[in-house]
Amino acid sequence: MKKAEKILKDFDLRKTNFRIELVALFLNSTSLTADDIKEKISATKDKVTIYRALEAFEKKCMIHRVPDKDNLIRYAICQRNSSCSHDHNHAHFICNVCADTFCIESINTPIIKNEEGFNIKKSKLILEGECPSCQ
Amino acid sequence: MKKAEKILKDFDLRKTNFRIELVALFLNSTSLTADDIKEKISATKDKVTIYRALEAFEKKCMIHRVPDKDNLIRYAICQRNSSCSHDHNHAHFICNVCADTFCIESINTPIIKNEEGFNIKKSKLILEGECPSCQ
DNA sequence: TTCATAAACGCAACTCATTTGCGTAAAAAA
DNA sequence: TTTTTTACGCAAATGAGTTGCGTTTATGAA
Repeated sequence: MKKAEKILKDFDLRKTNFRIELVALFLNSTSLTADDIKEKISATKDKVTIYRALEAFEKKCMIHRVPDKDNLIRYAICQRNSSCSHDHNHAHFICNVCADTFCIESINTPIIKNEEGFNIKKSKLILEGECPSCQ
Repeated sequence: MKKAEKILKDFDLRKTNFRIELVALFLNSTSLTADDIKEKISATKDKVTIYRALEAFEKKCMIHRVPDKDNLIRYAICQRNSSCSHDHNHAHFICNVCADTFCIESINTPIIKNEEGFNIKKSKLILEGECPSCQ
């Protein structure tokens, strides 16, 4: 059994041709939007199928949302195959050239103490610039 | 001349009833979406007018975009009445309860050195939790 | 292997924020 | 006041994402 199929099984998701292809695509991508997927996978023509697969994957915490240059819904596969409770406290990098978003696991989001009456529960750190391939 | 009218003049923008009201609203708000504006200002019924005013204000750097809980376009008025070149290197706080976004001028976005081949030109720091009024 | 069933698919149609076109009105400049 | 430039407001379009629903398929039990 291939890696993509094992992942689907591990996350208790059905192995359809499209979803197997989609997981494989996630494994080979930094991050994906629905349009990226539509462009790269031939096994489906319908964007609804894409959106529902993403929804299912996210619910099982196989993928997580990442910020997007154009405010689209964009996902990356979770590196640590853990439960939904695991934190995604790493920084994200958006390339101004290719518009891809990268998880930067080596940089954590800063821990900010409460300030001026704000009860700060979470922080997100978004970096922008040019990715290695686009420089 | 009232403050809102002076601001419009300073930024070389026309003083229409609606825009005067809109600037005054910005001065009394932490941040606003087009819907917020529509709800709070009676002087216009048309969303296109709102969007075009926001576009004009942003172009003159009177307001700046801030992150939004629901990925809507949201603006805050720039505290430092400066040119378009001034940096908005402060953190933003999104309240999970009222969904408003606050500029936190006392917290700067961190300076992150280049990492793993990424050329990092800018950082954004988004905080989440409960704002003073919602706790 | 067969059957039942729950989940996935795919088509159509919808929602909703934002944008575009264009004729009219109003503000600023001459 | 007249001219010019910008703003307004109506209608219609765009485009990402969603919902409904009937059909198909993967999976697990018999």
